[in-house]
Parts: sequence; C-alpha cells; structure tokens
Amino acid sequence: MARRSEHSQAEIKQMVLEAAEDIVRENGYSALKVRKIAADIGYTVGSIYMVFANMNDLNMHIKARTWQKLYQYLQTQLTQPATPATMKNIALAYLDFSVDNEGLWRMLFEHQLALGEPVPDWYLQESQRVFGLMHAPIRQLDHTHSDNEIQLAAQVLMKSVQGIAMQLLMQKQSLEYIKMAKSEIVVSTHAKLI
Amino acid sequence: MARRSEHSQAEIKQMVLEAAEDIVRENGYSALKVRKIAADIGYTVGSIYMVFANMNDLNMHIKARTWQKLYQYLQTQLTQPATPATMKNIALAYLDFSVDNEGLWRMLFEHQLALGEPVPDWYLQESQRVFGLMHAPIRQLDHTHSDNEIQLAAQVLMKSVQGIAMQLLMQKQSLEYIKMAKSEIVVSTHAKLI
DNA sequence: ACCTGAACACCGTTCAAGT
DNA sequence: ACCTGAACACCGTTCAAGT
Repeated sequence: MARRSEHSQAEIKQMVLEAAEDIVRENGYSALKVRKIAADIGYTVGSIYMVFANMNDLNMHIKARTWQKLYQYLQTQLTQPATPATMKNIALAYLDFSVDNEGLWRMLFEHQLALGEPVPDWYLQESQRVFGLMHAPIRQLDHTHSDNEIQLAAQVLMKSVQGIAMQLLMQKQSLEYIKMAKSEIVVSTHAKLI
Repeated sequence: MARRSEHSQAEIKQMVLEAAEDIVRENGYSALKVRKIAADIGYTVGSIYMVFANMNDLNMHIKARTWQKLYQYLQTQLTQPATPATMKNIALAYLDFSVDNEGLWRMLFEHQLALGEPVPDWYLQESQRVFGLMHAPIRQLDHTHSDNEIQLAAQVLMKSVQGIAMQLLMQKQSLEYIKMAKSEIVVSTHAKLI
C-alpha cells in the first residue's frame, strides 16, 4: 500500500507542523492527537514517526515555533530610537499575541516534559530571545545603570507581563478582564524597577 | 466481590485526593492516572467515579487545594504592622513554595480545561485569594493612593512574582538560576508601581 | 527507501452484576 | 447501597510487511 514519495521528508515535516498548529489553534492542545494529524495531511500515523521522534518531540518544536512567532510579533513594536512608549507597546503586544493565539500560547505551559527531565537547549534559546527583547530599549533610555542591572530589569518586566497574561488566559476572558490586564501591564511598564 | 463499606464516601474522597497529590508530588502531573490512584488506596477504578465526576473534576479539586496551601504558606509571612520587608518575604515565600512543591505547583498550569470551557467559580475564588494577599500590606504602607490603585499594584506584584517563578520552573533549576529568580523578585517588590 | 496499518500496551469512563 | 471488574473507545508507539 506504500504510496510513492510525493513529498520529501522535509515537506512532510512542515506539513505535520502546520497541521498540528492548526489543530491547537482551533481546538487547543488537548485536541492534538497523532491520528488526527495523520488524517489531516493524508498520511498514516507511522509517517509522523519518520520525521519526529515522538509526540513530545513534535510538541517541543511547535512550542519553539510559537516563541519565534511571538518574538517576531513583538519585534515589530521596536522603534529607533526607543521611547517609554516603545516599552509599553511591546508589553501590550505580548498580551495581544496571547489573546489572539490562545491555543498555541497556552500550549507553551500546558505541555511540559516530565518532572526532572531536562529541557533541550535549542528550545530554551527560543524562549530566552523573547525575554531579552526589552534589554535594548531599556538600555537606550537609561544611562545610569550597569548592563547587569538593565538585564535584570528587562527580565523582570517581560516575566511580569507574561505573568499577567497567564492569569488572564487561565481564567475567563471577558472584555472587562482584558481591560484590567491591560491596565496592569501599563502599570508594570511604568514602574521604576531599578 | 464488593467490599463492605469500610470507609464513608467522604473518607474515600479524602483518600483519593491525598493519594493523587502524592503521585503528583513525586512524579508530576503526567504520572497521575486513575488506575494508579485506585491501586494506591486499595479500591478499584469505579470507586473514584463515585466521589468525583471524572478526572477533570478531581484535577480541579487538587488545584484548588494547591492554591489553598499556597495561600496558607504565604499568610505566615504577614506581619502586624506590615513593613516593606513583609512584601519581600511574601514574594520570596511564593518562590520557595513553587520550588518545594514543584509537581503540584506546575500542575496549576499544566492541567487546563479545554479551549473555551468556563473555569468554575469556586476554583477561581481559591486562586484569586492568593492574588489579593498583597492588598493589605500595601494599603498599610501607602496612604496616598486610592483603594483601586492599591488593588492594581497588589495584582501586578503577585502576577509578576508568579511570572518569575513560572519561567524558573519551566526551565532548569540550578542553584544559580534560583538565585537569579530571587534577585528578580526582590527587584519587583522594590519597584515603585504606582 | 518510503510508507502502511495491524498490533500492543495503556488510558479514562461506563455499567451490569455481584454482595 | 456500595463496589467490582470486564468492556469500550481511544491513545501513543512499534515494526513486519508491502511496493
């Protein structure tokens, strides 16, 4: 029954990723199943194990791509030179992304490796890029503190924003709650951290 | 084969909760299975469905209890009167709890209801109590801002702390990284938010 | 070499049948 | 009334067998 190779391995890998992301976008991480992905791309389950080691491997790649998408989206808010508004816009853009990509964003936290299993470095790098994004703007606006202090402030601000987004997305998301979260984010970007 | 009722329904419910929490503590949320719980308490799977509607229901109750435990632990840091150190201690206690109860704390975010499914109110209340904990200390230390502003600052601070803990727990937790997270938390509690 | 699909072990959930 | 445990539908993963 084996079909002829209509797609290269690289193409199949791409198809799997996109089909999987569509499922997560529409129905959330809990709806992501091998058989569903296989059916969506017109292959059988075995084929998915040709391009990914297992579901965990696929999940980690999806999550790495979500961090990339988030990074790219936040980057569009960068200005030259940076102003205080730049920081606020990046922070608010994070919230926008999490609300607009609820399924994929929530999966960053819903899917986790087993307790004690080390997170691969190539994955950590993708997430850390997002948390480093505030460094340059803050550095430009502040000439009195050391690079270490700027680094610390940048990390605190991004993680604060993520914490605010988290608590919003894990509850109900009425317009009223989204507005409150926006206020909270504005507060955190206006805060004098260092 | 039905055994005589050695335990009341209420007792079984308690046994299920404690056995489940032991599993999550030791091996993480991904190791939590009905059959394992049943075996641990000496009953069969069907019995668990006598006291909980399904696994989702059990999971939500475990999470609610974790918020309660967290609340009680943070509460021990409250002082009369509150000082700036009180706020720092509460925030650092949050980090301690998340590191010491990694399995249960991570489950708060790893387990989520399906996309669009409403979170029950009785559960939200338990989590919101934790986020309200900073209100009283900040109110005591600040007499110039309105209650609404204090409320906002309290929420931002707790969510920031949670965001910092989150990013620590989702990566590797070497002593070095824990130290950095502590620094970040101290920064966030020292920040002038409003 | 690529791909299938049956087989396996395991999962949450149900419910007729026992005591 | 309480509890069992077999049965069901579904899941991730493997791999001998096809082309």
